[in-house]
Amino acid sequence: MIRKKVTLKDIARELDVSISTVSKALKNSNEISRDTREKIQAFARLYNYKPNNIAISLKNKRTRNIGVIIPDIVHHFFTTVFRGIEKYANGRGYNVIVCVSDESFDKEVINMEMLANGSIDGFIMALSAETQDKNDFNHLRQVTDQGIPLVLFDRVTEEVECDKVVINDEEAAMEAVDFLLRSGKKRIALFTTQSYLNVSEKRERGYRRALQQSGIPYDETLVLRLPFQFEEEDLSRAFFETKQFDAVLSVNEVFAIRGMRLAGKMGLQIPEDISFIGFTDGILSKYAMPTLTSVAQHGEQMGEVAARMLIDKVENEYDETDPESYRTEVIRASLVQRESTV
Amino acid sequence: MIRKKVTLKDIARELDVSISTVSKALKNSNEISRDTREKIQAFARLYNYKPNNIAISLKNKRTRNIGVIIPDIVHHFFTTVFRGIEKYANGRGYNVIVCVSDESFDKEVINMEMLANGSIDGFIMALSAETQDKNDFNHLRQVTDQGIPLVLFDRVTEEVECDKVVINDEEAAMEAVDFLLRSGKKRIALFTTQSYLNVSEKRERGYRRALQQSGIPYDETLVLRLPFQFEEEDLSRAFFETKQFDAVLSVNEVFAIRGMRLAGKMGLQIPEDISFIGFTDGILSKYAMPTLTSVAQHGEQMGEVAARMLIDKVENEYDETDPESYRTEVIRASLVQRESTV
DNA sequence: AAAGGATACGAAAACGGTTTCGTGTTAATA
DNA sequence: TATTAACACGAAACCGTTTTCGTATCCTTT
Repeated sequence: MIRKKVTLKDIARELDVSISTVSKALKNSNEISRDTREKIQAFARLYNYKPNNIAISLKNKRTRNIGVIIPDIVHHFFTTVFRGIEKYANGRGYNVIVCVSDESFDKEVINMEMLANGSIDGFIMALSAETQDKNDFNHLRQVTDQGIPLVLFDRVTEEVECDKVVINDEEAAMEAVDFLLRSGKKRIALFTTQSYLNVSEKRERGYRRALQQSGIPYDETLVLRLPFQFEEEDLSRAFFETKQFDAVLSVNEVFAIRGMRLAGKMGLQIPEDISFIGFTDGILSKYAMPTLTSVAQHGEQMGEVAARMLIDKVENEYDETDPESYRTEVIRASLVQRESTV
Repeated sequence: MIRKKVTLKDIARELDVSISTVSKALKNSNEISRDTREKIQAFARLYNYKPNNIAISLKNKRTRNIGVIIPDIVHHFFTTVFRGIEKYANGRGYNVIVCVSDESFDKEVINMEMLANGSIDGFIMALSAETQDKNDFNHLRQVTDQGIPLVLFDRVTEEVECDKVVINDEEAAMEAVDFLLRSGKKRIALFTTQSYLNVSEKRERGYRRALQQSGIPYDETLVLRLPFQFEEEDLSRAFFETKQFDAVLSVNEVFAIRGMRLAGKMGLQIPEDISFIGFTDGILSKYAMPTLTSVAQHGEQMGEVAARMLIDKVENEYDETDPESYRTEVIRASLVQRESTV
């Protein structure tokens, strides 16, 4: 009943030839006579022979697997990037192994070590929050030192020399702020994350630069720093009650939606009384009420670019020690206008 | 600069012992003298020896990888299930290879074939829409016939004998309808998918049974069948304008949100004039305005159960030909009440 | 007829481990 | 002292491929 996979050895035995002959015949090597080739190929087809990937990997020292390590999978942006990676990689005959770091440094290290021992040909990853907080990147260097290509995306670091894909967060934030100013808004608040993320920082920098360029003094009290999973709305409620502002730029979607919700409860009209712009143009932006104007990060494109850079490195020789061989690609974000802005 | 991975052979050469001695010493076999063991272990630690996964896989015919094939990764429910799988599998020392079928039969087949040739120890999957439409499951049988364990979740089929994890869709739909009726609603519409999905069907059956049990005649015209990605709102708008109903049960989240949006535009009060209940308690339900009462499918738990069933099969002998060895686990859905119902 | 060159195939090493079994040395036993 | 058992290690097979190299057979050439 159960038909175990047939191997070259099985075919060789049945057809009374050597394993090497079978191998060559199946590759259509003309070292083997036409007759023998056809006989072997027919037999292989009949018994549905498929070469064993593991054996090939061992021989070639190439797995055609790429490892993806992301902080969270239940997260629209990462998921979008992942789709880009998966599609592109699949197109080039690669499979994708995903590990989730759960924003934890230790898990990130463990996962990388697991995969680095032969399971994959290269890594694509976004740093966990904890890793960025700790500023410890030895696990990344250990990997690159072994000659395993690495591509960082979105949550990257200057500390490691490797290929990177980022979006122009700072400019995008500036554009968003400019857009709000041009629409007549005067006092723009910023909702950002408490824990350090390079992307939050870049967006905040953009926010400040845009204000500065427009000659508006930076008001520290208009910056609200929120914890990752804030279930209680105390922080933001107090903020809404005590501060005066007519627009909000949020470094992510959720903070913006929460803000809109609160604004609604407080009787404010969106966008007349208060406008909102979020980062990460995900599901929520599209389906919120009102729909949220958002900075699209083009995650899928980002994933595609990352995968392309990685596979190119995997398949071509390069000098790991030469900083010149590493590139940073910048994906240009774009503002998707919806109902939350005028 | 670049330190290639050290192998048993390297260690053996350096320490002037045999490969087998090194292998045994590293496993702390007491076949090897304490002295030699310590010397070898120290050396291995110093040079950061890590066994090559691929070689071990080839030898053991076990990869400690599990293959997950889902129709879409940018989809909250699947993503949630995936998290459950990943967490559990990781805990038991397994890695996860994901492939996305994109709701396409062909991609599903190709991906399965790629992975089945030694890359994984077992599959966890949800069928693509096209596969369910075609009703062709030979690729699944081909895999199980090879003795590769398979667990289907959510989108399953009776046609294949394997482990399955589903939710009690039918009962959950009944409960949702009952809940609406008890809250005083009289005419309940159903929003469902155009293309055939076993889950949609089960939910529709629950809807009908609940009505029947309450002595309410089933009204075909109250069932709205929508295409997957409907950007135009024509269908639903016409529906809203011509039909009389005071509540909606939707087989997914998006259709419900769209409905709420439309209802809002038409000046209806939610939930006073019209209530909404959706399936799949995802991000949207939580952040919609008003928030959406939803049937939680407990995806993470589902993933965990699926992974447990799979790994148990992988690690233990079982009789593939015995239908008794396959189980179907049912995850009980639960209704999460929010603002869209009274 | 001897030499040379194709032709068609097999033996064996290699990838990096695990594991079985054999064996030389030493220590314990009769 | 001869036998045996324990100890410590190595040789080799094996997992399923790929690939290099060697060679037997036959055909051509001079």
